[in-house]
Amino acid sequence: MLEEIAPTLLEKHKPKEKRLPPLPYAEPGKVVTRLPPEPSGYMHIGHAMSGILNYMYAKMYDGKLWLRFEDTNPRKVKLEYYENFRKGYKWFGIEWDYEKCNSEDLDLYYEYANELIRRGLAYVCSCSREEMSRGRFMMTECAHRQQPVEVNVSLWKDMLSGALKEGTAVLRLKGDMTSKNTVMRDPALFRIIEHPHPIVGDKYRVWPTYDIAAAIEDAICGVTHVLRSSEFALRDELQNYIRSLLGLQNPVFVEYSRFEFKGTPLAKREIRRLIEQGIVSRWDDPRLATVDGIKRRGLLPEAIKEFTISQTGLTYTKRVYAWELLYAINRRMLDPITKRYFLVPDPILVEVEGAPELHVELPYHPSEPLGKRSVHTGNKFYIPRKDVQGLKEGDVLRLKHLYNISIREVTKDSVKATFVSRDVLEGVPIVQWVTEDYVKVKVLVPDVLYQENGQLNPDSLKTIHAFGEKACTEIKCGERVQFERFGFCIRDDANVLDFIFIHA
RNA sequence: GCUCCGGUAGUAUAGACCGGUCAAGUAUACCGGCCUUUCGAGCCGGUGACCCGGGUUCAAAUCCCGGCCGGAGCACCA
Repeated sequence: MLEEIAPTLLEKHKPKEKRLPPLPYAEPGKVVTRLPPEPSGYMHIGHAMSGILNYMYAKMYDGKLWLRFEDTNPRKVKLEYYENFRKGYKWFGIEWDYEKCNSEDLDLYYEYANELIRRGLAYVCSCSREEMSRGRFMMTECAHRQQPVEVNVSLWKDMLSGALKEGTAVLRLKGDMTSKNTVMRDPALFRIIEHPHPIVGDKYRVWPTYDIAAAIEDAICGVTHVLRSSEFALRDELQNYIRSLLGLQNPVFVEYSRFEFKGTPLAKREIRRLIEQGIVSRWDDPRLATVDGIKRRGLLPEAIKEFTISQTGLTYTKRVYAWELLYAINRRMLDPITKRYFLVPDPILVEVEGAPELHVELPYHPSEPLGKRSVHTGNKFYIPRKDVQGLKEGDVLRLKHLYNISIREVTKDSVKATFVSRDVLEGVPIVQWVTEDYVKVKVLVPDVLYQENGQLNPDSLKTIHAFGEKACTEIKCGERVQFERFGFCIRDDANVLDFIFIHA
């Protein structure tokens, strides 16, 4: 009907579908993207958002997605982190088609290394780190660059056999020492690391650096589009160059600036420091933007997904997101699915004269069929202290879903009131309440760790002690609820009634 | 310091490649109203931005130059 009369009006009110901008040079059915985590720390929201982008694009073009662990530095990589990433991606609903670890492919990397050496495109360099760095800076070649191929072949064997020790030699690419792009100035391709690897153990001692490993892997995995943050932008030229030497195909690069959130550290080192200093408890502290942290915090993976698609752009512009943008989406998603409960912070006793004894059924949601709980009421209640502050004798208040009371007297520790009527009165303030049959509830209220000025926020985690209605004990650990006139919270503990505040 | 990259409302973005339809769209925040037995959600309306200065052009948010500000890289980390 409306379609016929005013199709444009209908169109206007239809919620716009949030879409990702098209991927350059993408052909349906042929796109391959990848998730390339380094399993050297816990997954955080930045990894997640990047992962969502790679996943959404693969899906959008009916393509494929790789999960590929970039684990070529045995000194940094730890087994527990592999699983942390897998679990994290799954939590966000990211499904991948293939999975591998770069550490599986060392023999393959060696074959390519041999080829580069034999063709005179790479050389073993025994300069110290300082010499190498200076040469790069000065754009000067070192003597090793001119070594005959046979010498390089033999030194490479010494690297592999253990005749050369860690730190004494690396395999370098013959790049361009005068390039404006510093990464092109004969970068290290392989180095010796005498440290067991969590997956392949002591089998190898010569490990590829990021650029050669990524260059080869992206090609042999058939990756068509590399979506990554802009700190890698300078590597495009190098990785493409390596692939051109090896006869491998280049992907399309789409780069964007890092995802950051206001007042929230994401760098592994910084988070580790905060834990060591006891400023935050663990990696899953609700103030942290690790996946474990935001999960405990009660944020929905779908909200982060929508946020990534709708509020994010593939731009180089430096941006720092305000948490409020994410909360708004989270709140909208939570609203129809969370049960409402009464929680009374800073409670004050209210004695109601003439109170009828009642058995009432209170709905768990104002509009959704989420069920009811029944409550027995007498003449004693607790309500938030701030709701009686400033009230005078004769002021009327409504206990939500119950009845109206008239204030007789407010003292420091209690309120005396009189029953008025059960019907809803226009313009009467409505408050939540609990009976004497309350349960004690603790709510942790997380805030940003850093203030605007860069200083630590002294109130980054507040604790609120409150009285909850009896039914709070039915809330399951991990369940999200809305405490009316207080905010959305998630139960954090299966045994005690500890909650974490999500947002208002 | 050097090399690259970027600067649209308080915040995040669309538009910029292919200059006019952009007296700049959207989300969020804020303000006002409606609805509601929550200060939640929803609905309606409103305030609010093209970093600065030159240049090219009939016409510049969009192209060019300079300045200012911001970011990234300059590892045997990824």
